[in-house]
Amino acid sequence: MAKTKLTPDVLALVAQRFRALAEPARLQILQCMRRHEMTVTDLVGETGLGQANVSKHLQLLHAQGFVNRRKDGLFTYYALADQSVFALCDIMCSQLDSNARARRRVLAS
Amino acid sequence: MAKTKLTPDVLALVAQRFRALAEPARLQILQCMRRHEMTVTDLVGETGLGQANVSKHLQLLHAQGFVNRRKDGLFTYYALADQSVFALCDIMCSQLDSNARARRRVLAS
DNA sequence: TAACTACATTACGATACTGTTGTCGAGTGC
DNA sequence: GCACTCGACAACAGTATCGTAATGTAGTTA
Repeated sequence: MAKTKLTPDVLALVAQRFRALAEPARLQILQCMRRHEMTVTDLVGETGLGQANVSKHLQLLHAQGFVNRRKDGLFTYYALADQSVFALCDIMCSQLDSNARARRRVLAS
Repeated sequence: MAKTKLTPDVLALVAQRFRALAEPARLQILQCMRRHEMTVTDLVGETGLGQANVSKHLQLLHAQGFVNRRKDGLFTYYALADQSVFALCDIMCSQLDSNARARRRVLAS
């Protein structure tokens, strides 16, 4: 699995993508779009974040290709570009689980 | 796939783990440990990073459970705790590919 | 014991990022 | 035209992060 060698350039790009997900606010936004596309105002309402803040996070997610944009009249609809975000989160969560278990085991001994 | 609801606490933890990978230097370090465990000095030599810098990155990766530590005499050996890091990178890379392809398609049209 | 090596830790300057406020352009409806 | 809403953008303060230099701490060797 995976390449045997990654150039610094690719490494930087990958890191940049990880950084896009390294923010609870952005993960929350992505989670809100799980089922269907949403407008900025929708997301502001669901997340409790500020409008400018949500807009900026969406710009970043869009620049990194995590979400697609669709303008319709006054509204801008954002939707997940790819369900693989959740695959990533799943891996992270299972790692969290095993870490927690390992830690509990250490504490118990 | 995945839970239907993630609490803010879990979201913060997941984000924290993504952040650990959101740094080219740390990805480079992880890549160096791909095949076998390595000492700090080994990693300094292979990556070209400073000693204190490598040490700090390793502390972070260890705190997040990405690497294991083993002390032997004067040396500290670090090893990957989990191969799933590469699964994460693979997903990121394939997303990079499709993004690049999509961008090329847009430019071509 | 003294000198040396490997690694961790601290302190610090430079930079990047987050969230907010204020503002502006675009589209809608009266 | 006028008022309103949606969303993007710029500027700003506060905070976090990176890399480095200096120092500290074990463990090893002479």
